[in-house]
Amino acid sequence: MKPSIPKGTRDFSPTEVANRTYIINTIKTTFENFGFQPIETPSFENSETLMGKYGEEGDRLIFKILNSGDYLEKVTEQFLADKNSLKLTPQISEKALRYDLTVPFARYVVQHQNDITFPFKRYQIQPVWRADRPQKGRFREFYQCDADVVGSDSLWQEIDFIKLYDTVFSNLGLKGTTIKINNRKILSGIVEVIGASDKLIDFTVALDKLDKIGKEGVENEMISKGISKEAIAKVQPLFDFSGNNLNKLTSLENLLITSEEGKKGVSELRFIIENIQQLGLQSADLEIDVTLARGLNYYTGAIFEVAAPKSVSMGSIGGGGRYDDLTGIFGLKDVSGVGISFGLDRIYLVLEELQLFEKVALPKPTVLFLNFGDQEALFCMKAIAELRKDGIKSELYPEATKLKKQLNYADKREIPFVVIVGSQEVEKQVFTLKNMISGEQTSCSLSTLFGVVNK
RNA sequence: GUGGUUGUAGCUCAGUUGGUUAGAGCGCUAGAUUGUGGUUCUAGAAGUCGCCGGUUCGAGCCCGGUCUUCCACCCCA
Repeated sequence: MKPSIPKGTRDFSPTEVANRTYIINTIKTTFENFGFQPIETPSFENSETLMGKYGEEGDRLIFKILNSGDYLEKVTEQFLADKNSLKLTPQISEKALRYDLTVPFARYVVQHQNDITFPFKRYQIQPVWRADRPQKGRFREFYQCDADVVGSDSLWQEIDFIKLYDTVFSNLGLKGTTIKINNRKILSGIVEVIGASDKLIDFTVALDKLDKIGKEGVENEMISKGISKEAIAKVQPLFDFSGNNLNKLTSLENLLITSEEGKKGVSELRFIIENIQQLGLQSADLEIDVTLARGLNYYTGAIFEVAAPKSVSMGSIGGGGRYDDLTGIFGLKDVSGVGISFGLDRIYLVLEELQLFEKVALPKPTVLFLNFGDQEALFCMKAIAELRKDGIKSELYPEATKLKKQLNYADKREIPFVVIVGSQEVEKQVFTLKNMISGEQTSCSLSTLFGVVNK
């Protein structure tokens, strides 16, 4: 059998793990700096917790876990004969791998509501799974790094999340990201103004493609979804929406003058934009993007998405938003939440492409003791124990093979110091220390050895 | 889920209109050098040509299926 791993999954080499750890630690440190606390949830949930939360497409992409034991035992002949996967699945699968971290978090909040002090600020860095077809920057197993606040509907949270995005990317040395922001209420307002409130999703999904298929393409898609030409004519300003954020706010205010909800959305957006202007951002740009229509299944206010620097071709590296009623699904009403997510795997690809990983050093020993036989090895192990006590990474070459091979190993692993202890050294109780970079070699005592390698 | 693309040694890749024993570089192992790596030289090992089936006297090459890779759509981090 040829060994292989499932489609869309990956193995990580020591270098890759070091790089990933560096990103995770940067994000983690920044999260904690902003006052978030970590939680973890199981990698799989009860199916009913996840199903129906991400729309029809989402349900299809959730990995279902087959029941244990004879999972067909209780299924009636009728269900098997019908061959209806949608109806059969709940009977043979009661658990599913988590699809994101937001819904499990909402479940967590409701389940532990009595132990939580609100507003509750949590972060969570764990893998999620989607039965998607892999592509560039798209995997079936990948990590999300989420920070959310529940129990506060203050817009200062949104402002703080924008600062959080900016801080993380600055700390990673990733300049030129764009934080795009929109508001669900603005989208609702627009469809209300054009009299197509029942077509919110179709309208926004089409509008979202403006970048990709252009104005005509969007109009055609809207028409094909049953939105009238008159309605489309009313939102012409959206198609050539330009200028700075304040200009955009003004034209949105004019467009949405007859919609209470729309006006509310614009004023929320204005509050955020104006305060961010006062506070300033280090490396990211904040940009109003009315075509942004992610996560409409639960976002109710702000919607965020982060685009990588323009020189890199990569989908969004982060997303988030405000959800007023996510916990409502699990029975806890009137708790507003807002949060953002970082896509670790995509950030990795972006940093790699921009060569921002140089600083990350692989863990490796500082000193390698060569092995000349059991007697010499014992002598070395005593010294190694002393070195390790002082935090100097050291190891013994496990086998007494020829020196060429042992030195070659040190060379390959880029170990800076090698200690050679043969019978002569044991007899004199000294160490021959070799600097692998200069090739220099000296005979010395253990304390001298300490001094040299500890620099 | 739809359409396309890819797969040959551990790695990166050659392989002509289908024709004898499928090659190269790097890496690996051994030796030149029995206590000295990086450079050099010599030799060697290593492949069910993704898998299954078909066409053919003959398939790495053609056809079908399947898995995998990457890409676009859908959707998304």
